[in-house]
Amino acid sequence: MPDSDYSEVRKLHLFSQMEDAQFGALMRGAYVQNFPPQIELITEGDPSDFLHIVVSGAIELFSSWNGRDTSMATVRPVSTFILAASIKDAAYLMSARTLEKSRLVLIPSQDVRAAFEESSSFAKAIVLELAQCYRSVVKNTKDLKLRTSRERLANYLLRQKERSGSLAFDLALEKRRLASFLGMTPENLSRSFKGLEAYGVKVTGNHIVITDLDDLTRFAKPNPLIDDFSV
Amino acid sequence: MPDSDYSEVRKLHLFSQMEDAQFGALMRGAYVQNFPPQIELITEGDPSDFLHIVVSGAIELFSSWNGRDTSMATVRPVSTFILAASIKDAAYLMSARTLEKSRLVLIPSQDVRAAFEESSSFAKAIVLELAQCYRSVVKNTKDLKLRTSRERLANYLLRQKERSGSLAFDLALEKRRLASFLGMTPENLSRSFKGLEAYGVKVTGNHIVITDLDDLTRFAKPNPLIDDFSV
DNA sequence: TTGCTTGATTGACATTTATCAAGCAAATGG
DNA sequence: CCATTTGCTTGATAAATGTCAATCAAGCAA
Repeated sequence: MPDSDYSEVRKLHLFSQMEDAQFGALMRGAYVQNFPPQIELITEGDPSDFLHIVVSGAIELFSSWNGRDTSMATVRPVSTFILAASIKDAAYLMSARTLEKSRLVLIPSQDVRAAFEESSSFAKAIVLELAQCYRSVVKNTKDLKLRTSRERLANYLLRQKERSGSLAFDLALEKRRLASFLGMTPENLSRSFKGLEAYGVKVTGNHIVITDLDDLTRFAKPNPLIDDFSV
Repeated sequence: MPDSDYSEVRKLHLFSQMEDAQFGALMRGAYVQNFPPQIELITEGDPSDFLHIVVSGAIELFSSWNGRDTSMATVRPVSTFILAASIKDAAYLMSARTLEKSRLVLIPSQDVRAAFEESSSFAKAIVLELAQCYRSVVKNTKDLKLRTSRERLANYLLRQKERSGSLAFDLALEKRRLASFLGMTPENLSRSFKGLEAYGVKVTGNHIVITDLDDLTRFAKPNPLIDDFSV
């Protein structure tokens, strides 16, 4: 594995406290691979052979049922995904595809489980990571159940504003994927953007400008127990 | 703490592999308390002072935002709840209230974190528990995003049928709570039940009889990656 | 028993969201 | 450059879901 990948992965919370020997062992069994865009990496229901780490590019996690499908999350570098399935040695609950050309590190799940048995610092890191993931999904459920689609969009925009640190930013996702992630159709997203113009949101293609933050905030009513993914 | 509570708690996956000394220490710092029905035990946003264990009764986890609220889960004996917040030393994401007269064991969160630092068998048990919780919430999200409310109800009934092992069973929840849990209004639940009559569901008060399992299954299209909470 | 409360149901109606079809505009490939 | 594709938007309409008000039924208390 190239040194740059090695050190990028090493910096992740999940691995940063791990003993050198254990981390080295994990990495020796790992594969590094580049994938073109729109490749399905994982199909839900399959056994979880690898813990995945995105080193560059972007991955969409999605799920399907009865001919419908929905975007569950977008994973950006550098992060792991589908840790819970690897640990439990259970089937993947979500499928994954590359959105762009992406570079991944794949660690065999059985190596992850072995390291988890042997390294208590790794086990502790996993606990914190899973607790974080769990809380993120709970927040997402609250977002879905307590808010209308327009409110979800408004709060999504405020979160993106925080991430970018600016009132003007570009959407990180295609609109149709954003629509699916927020649990609505592209048509409805388009109309929701229209509806938010009245609260100071200007949309030009992918570019968003929040012209009246107070007004948008009054409408969106953001709440750290739903919108703050660091807590 | 009474012996019967002690041994009930000891049997939980979370504690069963723990060293005697560590478990004893945890329990020495724990409180046992009885609560009447409809008591709010936890308010979302508060710091997580205790890991809760229901020994008897039933607890509802719920969340609120902007004057609306929604039922997130019902916790029945013997299980823990709000583990992730205790471990992360973060605010509760959900509120909790007793549905019935309930008996709880409360373990100070800092004791839980200390035990997690000291006992690698406890840390491992926590990993498996959190992975399970995470996957349950992901399944719930898929249920919400991929299905209509009537489909969610149909699949809920099939899951209850599995749990009870019989085609006839009683709802474990008041209908208005079930409605909220499934993400719909009581009125809509009532109409959804009506709609399922055509697929062989007979409702008399709290009592459900599935008269045509094949027909209901054809409509509900249950899927282990959404409906099987053991996987 | 009677009256009261609570939860469930029903009907009428409003709102939200999805669907379908058409049009538009930017990006892509010859 | 044009033609084509792709994704986005718009309008018309339909379906799903929520709201409000009234009613009903069961359980509970005086």
